[in-house]
Amino acid sequence: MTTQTFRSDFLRTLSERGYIHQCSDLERLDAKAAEGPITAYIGFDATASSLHAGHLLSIMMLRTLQRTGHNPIALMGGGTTKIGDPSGKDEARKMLTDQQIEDNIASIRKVFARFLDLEGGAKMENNAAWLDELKYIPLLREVGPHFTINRMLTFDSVKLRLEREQPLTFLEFNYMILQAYDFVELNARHGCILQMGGSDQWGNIVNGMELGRRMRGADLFALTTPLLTTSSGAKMGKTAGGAVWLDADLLSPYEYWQYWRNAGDADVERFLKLFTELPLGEIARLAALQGQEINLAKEVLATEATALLHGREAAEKAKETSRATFADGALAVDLPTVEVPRATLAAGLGVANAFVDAGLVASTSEARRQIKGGGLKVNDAAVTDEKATLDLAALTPEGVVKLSLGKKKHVLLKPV
RNA sequence: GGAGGGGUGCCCGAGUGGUUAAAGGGGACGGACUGUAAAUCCGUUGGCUCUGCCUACGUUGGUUCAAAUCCAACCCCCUCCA
Repeated sequence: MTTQTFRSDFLRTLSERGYIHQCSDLERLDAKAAEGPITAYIGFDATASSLHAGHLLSIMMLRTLQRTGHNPIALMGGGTTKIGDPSGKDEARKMLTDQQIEDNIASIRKVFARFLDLEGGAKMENNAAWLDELKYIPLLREVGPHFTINRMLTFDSVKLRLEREQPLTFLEFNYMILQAYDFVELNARHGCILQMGGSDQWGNIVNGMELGRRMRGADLFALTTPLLTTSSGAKMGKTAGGAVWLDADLLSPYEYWQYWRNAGDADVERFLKLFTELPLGEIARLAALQGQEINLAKEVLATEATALLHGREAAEKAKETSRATFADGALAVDLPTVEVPRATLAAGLGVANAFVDAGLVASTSEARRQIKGGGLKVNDAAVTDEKATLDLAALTPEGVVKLSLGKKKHVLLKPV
C-alpha cells in the first residue's frame, strides 16, 4: 500500500513521515479512520518521574492522531508499574510506592499536556484503575482460556529468552497477559480499537488484539513504529549525562535544544519528519543541504523540536544562547546555571570541586583527569593547574564564572 | 534433593598466592582533525583532604609476611540427573 492510496489523513501522515513499521491490517484501519474518529492508545511506564526522548516517537504519534481528528489515550502503567517490569535486567526493580507512582504520573501529565489537547478529547488513563481490582481466580477463568502456552512460547519476547537460556519468570508471563487485558478494558471503556507502540511491543499488542476478539468479539488493530536508533546505532534519548528528559526541571530547554542540534548528519531528515511538524516540502529542502550547510537544518530541527515541548519562546531563546556560545564564543547568560554561596567562592573554591559542584564531572578525581587531558576550561581558558582555586576575581563582568567541559558543555557558576 | 560449572571494574571478559586499581575488547568521556556531524588517530576510564591514603574481584570468617587467587560456611545463577 503506497502513501497515495491512504484515505485517512491519520495514516497518510504517519506513513509519509516514517512512523509505520508494522500494522495488523492497514487497509481496514485506513477505512475506519477515514469514516470517522477512532480511539487509539499507547502505554507508558510510570517508573520515572519524567518521560524522555525515547518516548517522543509515541507521543508524536498520539499528537498526530489528535491533529487528524481522532481520540488519543495515553495509558499510564500505574498498575503494571506496581509489579515492576521484570524484563531487561537481572536485579529486581525497586518497588515504587503508590504515592511515588502517583507523583510520577502527575509529573508526566505535564508533558502530555504540551503535546495533546487534554481538554479537547485526548485522555490519560491509568491501568491501576482496573488492574488493582482484578481477582486471581476470576481473571484466570475469564482470560486464561484464551491464551495457550504453546502460542505464548512462540512470541519473540519469550522465545529469545528461552533460546538464549535466560530465565523467564512466571511474573513476566503474567505481565504479557495484563498488558493484553489493558487493550480489552480500554475497548470496553472507551471504544478504543487501536493500540500503537514500538516494534518491540508487537507481540504484546497482538495479544491484546486477539484477547479482545475472543472475549468481546471486538475488531482491534495493532500499529507499531520502527525501533528508533541513531545512525550510529545508539538508542534514542540517551546521552552523556543520562537520559534526555522531557521535563524542563530535569533538562533545560537549552540542553534539549543542544541534543537535537548534535544529531548526526544521517539522522537529520528522519528526525525532521518524526519530531517536527514542518511540511514535507520544507523538510526535503533542508535535507538537501550538504556539508557545512546541513548545520542550518540541524538548527531548524532543534528549534522546532524544542518549540513543541517547551514552547516557541524558549526554543528561540535556546537558539540564541547556542548562537552566542558557539558561533560568537561569547558568554551567554542563559546557559545552565548553578548557584554557589558567595562566601564559598570568596574563600576560594578548588577548581576540581567547582566542576563537581557544577555537575560537569562526577568526582574530583575525574576533574583532575580531565584537567590532565586538557578538557576543562574556566572562562574559556584551559585549566592547567589542578590545584588552582577560584575566587571572586574569577567572576566575569556579568558576575558569573563560566565552566566548560570539552567544547560543548558549559555551566555558569553564580554566587548568591 | 544429587552431580557438575560459575559469580571480577559501566558491560563483556582474562587472571588461580606477591611487579594487580586488576590484561584485552566494547561503551563512555577528553584531545587532535572538522561543520557543535561522521570516520580516523591519541589519551583517560574506583574514590579522597592525592608525591600519600582509603575502598574494590558474590557474602562472612579463616590460613599467610602477603589473597581476586588457598580453606570453610553461606547466598545467588547455569547445566544435567531425580
